[in-house]
Amino acid sequence: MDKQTVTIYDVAREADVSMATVSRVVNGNPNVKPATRKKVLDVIERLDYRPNAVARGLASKKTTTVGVIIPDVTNIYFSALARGIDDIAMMYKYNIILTNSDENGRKEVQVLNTLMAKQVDGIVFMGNDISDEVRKEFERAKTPIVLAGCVDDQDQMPSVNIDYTAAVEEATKNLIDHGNERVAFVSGSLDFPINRDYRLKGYKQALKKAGLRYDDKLVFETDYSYKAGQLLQPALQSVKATAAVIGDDELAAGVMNGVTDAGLSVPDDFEIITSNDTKLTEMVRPKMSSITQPLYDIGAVAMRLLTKLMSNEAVENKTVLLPYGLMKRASTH
Amino acid sequence: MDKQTVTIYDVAREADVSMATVSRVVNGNPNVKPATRKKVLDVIERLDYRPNAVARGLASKKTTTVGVIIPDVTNIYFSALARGIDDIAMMYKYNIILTNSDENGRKEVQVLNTLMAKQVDGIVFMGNDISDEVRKEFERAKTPIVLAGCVDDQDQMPSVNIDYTAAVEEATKNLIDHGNERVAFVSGSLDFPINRDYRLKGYKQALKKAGLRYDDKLVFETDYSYKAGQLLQPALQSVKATAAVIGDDELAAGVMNGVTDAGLSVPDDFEIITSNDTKLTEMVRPKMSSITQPLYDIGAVAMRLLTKLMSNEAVENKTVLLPYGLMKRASTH
DNA sequence: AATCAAACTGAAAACGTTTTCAGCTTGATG
DNA sequence: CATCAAGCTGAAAACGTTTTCAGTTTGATT
Repeated sequence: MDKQTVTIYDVAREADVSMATVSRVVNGNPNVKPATRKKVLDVIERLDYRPNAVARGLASKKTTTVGVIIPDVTNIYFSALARGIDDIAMMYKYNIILTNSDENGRKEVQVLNTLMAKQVDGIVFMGNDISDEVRKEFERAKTPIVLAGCVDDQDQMPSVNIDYTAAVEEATKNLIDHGNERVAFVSGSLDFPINRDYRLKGYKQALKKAGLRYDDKLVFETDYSYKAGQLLQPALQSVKATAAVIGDDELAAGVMNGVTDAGLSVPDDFEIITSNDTKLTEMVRPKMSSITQPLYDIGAVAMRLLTKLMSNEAVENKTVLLPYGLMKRASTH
Repeated sequence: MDKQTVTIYDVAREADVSMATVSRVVNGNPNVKPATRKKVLDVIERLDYRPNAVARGLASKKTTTVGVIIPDVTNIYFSALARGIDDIAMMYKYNIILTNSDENGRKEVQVLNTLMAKQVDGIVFMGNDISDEVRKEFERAKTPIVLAGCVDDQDQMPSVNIDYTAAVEEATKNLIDHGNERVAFVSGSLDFPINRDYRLKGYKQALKKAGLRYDDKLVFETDYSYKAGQLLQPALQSVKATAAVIGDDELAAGVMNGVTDAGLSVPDDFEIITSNDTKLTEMVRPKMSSITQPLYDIGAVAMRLLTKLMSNEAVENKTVLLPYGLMKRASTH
């Protein structure tokens, strides 16, 4: 039934050498006489031999596979990161085991365990929050882990990010400078440090520097979905907000459409700055102004960092901050 | 340096049983006396033993890992499929090795080889085209493969799809019924059977039944990108098209914004029906009418089919067609 | 011709499981 | 009490590589 597979042993026999030599040829070890190498290569070709990566992994304790934990591939923000990760991984001959976590702590822990069991050489973790249980798994892991687009408030894990605080502060300031005195802050759960400790902090700093009072009625905590944004319009209006800094592009698109569907004009009646500069910002009308982040690069740099960690290379800086910007489009003046 | 890992052998020694017994306990084999089981379980707990999946894979010839080849995770259409695949995979205790192919035949072949080398138990393939080289790899593979959202014009491979021909015919008919006599057909490369042999065929059938002449000036072949769509407007206008059936949502969003940015009104001056019903259709303004496809389900069903193939279960139907629909939104009358 | 280092090669021991097969216990049955 | 099947267990052989270590060639040098 099963196509019988040809093993290194078959090649050795046919080529009249030892398996050690075949192994050397396959792995490009230079200690093989050219004539022998050719002989082996010919047999490999003839028998169509393919090394078994599982056996290889067992013997060498390297799987050339890394785990990637992502909240949801379907989210355009994370898929951009994932693409960066995969491209660099491929460049370094790694493959990626990708799993969706839905930011669910239990699932994250379980997935981490599976990945460790599968002996991945490293892990890239994405998610807004690192629960205590997850952190515990990180600590017991013998494998390098880096965070991508995800902040470690305890500053223990290697990570690749932008300076969220500064970015949000700048965005908020921009809105204030346009004359908005009531700027809303719309984000995902404030249980997430990235929102509570970084973004919100930037928002408050901007208010303070502008001499505006912080009003927690202007802070909206919701989930990162288009629908959630759309439903926010009445609330926004009731607190007399005239602008918003929003933590996610889909969410922002929802808010914007909610606002315009209610008959208001963006940006004349309501200005919006979103956070992730995904291609969605260009697809909606009006196009959304946004904090710009090098999404692909965050993933790519995270993976590159991981390769260094995996090969025990010295790493100058465990947490790298990539540059952000502010892109003015049609949702602000 | 390395945290020394605890093996099945350590557990066996501590629990004073053989490794065989430990293995049985770990794998839930019923042939173990409850008392023994408990003893072993306690030791496992105490030593924090985790079975090594690589060794397991070598011994059992099963890796509980499947390969997924995707053109681009960043594409919202494919990521929806991927999500369905991953969820079902997880449900059946499989993990997923995800790789982006960019529809590049060389890359596809290379990735297939890596996946086989890693001894995946099965493969889900997505892509618009199956090149001869790829088909050859499929044939030599000893592992089950199923296509998701991707058509096999030679009808050899198991696949999960919708009836693209009928769907496009219905969409085109809808546009014609609204009085459009010059309906454009905008798709990706016509080298892809899915476009050339399925979608275009549906388009032609609709024309024919309506007594309209087929005009190849109305057929636009481009790549599946937002940008490409946006740039299409002048060409569309020059052939006097008043409506379009479009093969991809991002592409459609581009076309629509190109048209409206040129000062025309959708749907009054130009009607649009797109193909994939991704959430993007609801985010743009006007919202886009679309052929509806159960994207998540296509992925999910494909994965479910694969699990059956992997466990040699009987499969009634190697190619499954899921139902499609037509969702009227604001880009058509 | 002898010597020696460098280049090459092979035997065999890992790597950590699963699985087969034979054997040992049990407890019930006649 | 003998017998037998069912239940439980262990020894050892896979699984297909990499890697170590000890050798054997080879070719240049004296």
